[in-house]
Amino acid sequence: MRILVVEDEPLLAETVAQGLRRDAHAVDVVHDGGAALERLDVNDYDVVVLDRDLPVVHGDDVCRVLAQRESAARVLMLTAAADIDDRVAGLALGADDYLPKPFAFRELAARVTALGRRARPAAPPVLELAGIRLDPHRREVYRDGRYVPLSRKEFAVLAELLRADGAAVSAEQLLEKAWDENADPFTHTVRMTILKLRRKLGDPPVVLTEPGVGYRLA
Amino acid sequence: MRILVVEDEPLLAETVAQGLRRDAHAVDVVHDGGAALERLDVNDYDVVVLDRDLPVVHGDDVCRVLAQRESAARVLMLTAAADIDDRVAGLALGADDYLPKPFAFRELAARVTALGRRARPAAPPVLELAGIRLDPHRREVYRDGRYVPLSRKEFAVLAELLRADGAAVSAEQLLEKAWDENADPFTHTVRMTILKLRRKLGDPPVVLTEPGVGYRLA
DNA sequence: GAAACGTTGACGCCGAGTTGACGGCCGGGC
DNA sequence: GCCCGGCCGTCAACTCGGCGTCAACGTTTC
Repeated sequence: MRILVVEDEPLLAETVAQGLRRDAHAVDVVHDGGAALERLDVNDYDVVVLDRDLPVVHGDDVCRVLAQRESAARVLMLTAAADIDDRVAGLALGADDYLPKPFAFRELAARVTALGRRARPAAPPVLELAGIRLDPHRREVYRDGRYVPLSRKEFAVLAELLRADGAAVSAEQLLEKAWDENADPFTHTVRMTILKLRRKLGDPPVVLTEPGVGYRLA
Repeated sequence: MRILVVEDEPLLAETVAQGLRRDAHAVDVVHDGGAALERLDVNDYDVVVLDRDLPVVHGDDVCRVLAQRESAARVLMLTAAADIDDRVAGLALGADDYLPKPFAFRELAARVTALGRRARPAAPPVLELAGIRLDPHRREVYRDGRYVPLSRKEFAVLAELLRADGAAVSAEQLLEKAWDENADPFTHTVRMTILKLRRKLGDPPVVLTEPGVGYRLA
């Protein structure tokens, strides 16, 4: 899942980003509202973790712009003041969820996962297809009931394939969703990850190649 | 679907073209407005992806000429400045849709598909005829409920036949719509693609030959 | 500091796309 | 009725880009 963290406090921003990366998400970080809008133009994020009190462009305004664009990205708003008024204000602006500071990181992670599920309408909490069971919350994968330990990248790629629900996903789309913006589109890291995934998932093969198009599950 | 990409930035142009080709479209690329007008004279495009800020002839002028010619080609305008004024100007000139730079590629692909659907009035998102079900978005084909894996060319040709809705389509028309301008009209690539299509689609035959005219579905 | 992980370069294979060749079918001309 | 020629289907061969894989290097993690 591709996530943008917008937070002007550098230490907090990095902490959140690292934690989300550990959950196998691809995370970009910016420190003000202007930069956030730029990134949101270029990349197709699933979730935006948005601090409310931002320099350059206020969090509320970022939220407003997103809502007006009918962006598919879900917004989790972070607010320093934890009172009810702010909560209502945030949701009215188009935020999808709201978390008062300070917060426990697991709380944030859980809400981000939940929002990611809502981005694809009616997606169940546990993805299941072709004998593969993937639990985003526990970060676990089972093949025909057998536990399969996966690395972060492998997990992220498999999760994207499962979200596509059997449709083909191009290497570029996988790069977009499972890698952050530093990824180099001209290399073959995706191929390698697919290779390792196939090995760990065992026989019979479930990750199929659609030549000239991408990969899909079956 | 036949698409013309007009963009003076070479890297961006190629990126867009490649992505659209992966969606089984036939894509030509030119880098200035003059060349665009030449191509539009010669070929029958379904969609034109048109950068606004072009050398030789400005994108606005290309758009004007197209509108005045009552061309069937739909125009997706790309604009650097994302403000409302430009949007209004673009649509007033006859552009059918408008996308501010920078943009995420999937966004562009989605809009191109939507415009292509509008070119044939009232075409549904999923094409279905004679037991063939073709989903352009997922790039999947089913014959009587059975999944049929197709290559890009095969998929493109079948999509054109389905768009014709049972009418005969000549080999020349197929070349025009499913191949880019490098295709050699004196060879028989179309025949070969039809041959493979027939094999993959199985019995009873659905792709019929209308002698002296072309091919049609039934 | 060791082990797991991610990335990169190199290499070989396979299949899609194309092309040339050939043969059957059909219609028209003599 | 016979021959000729165009149209079309099919087979085989070739080319080339995409893809899988091995090995090695740099990086992160515990």
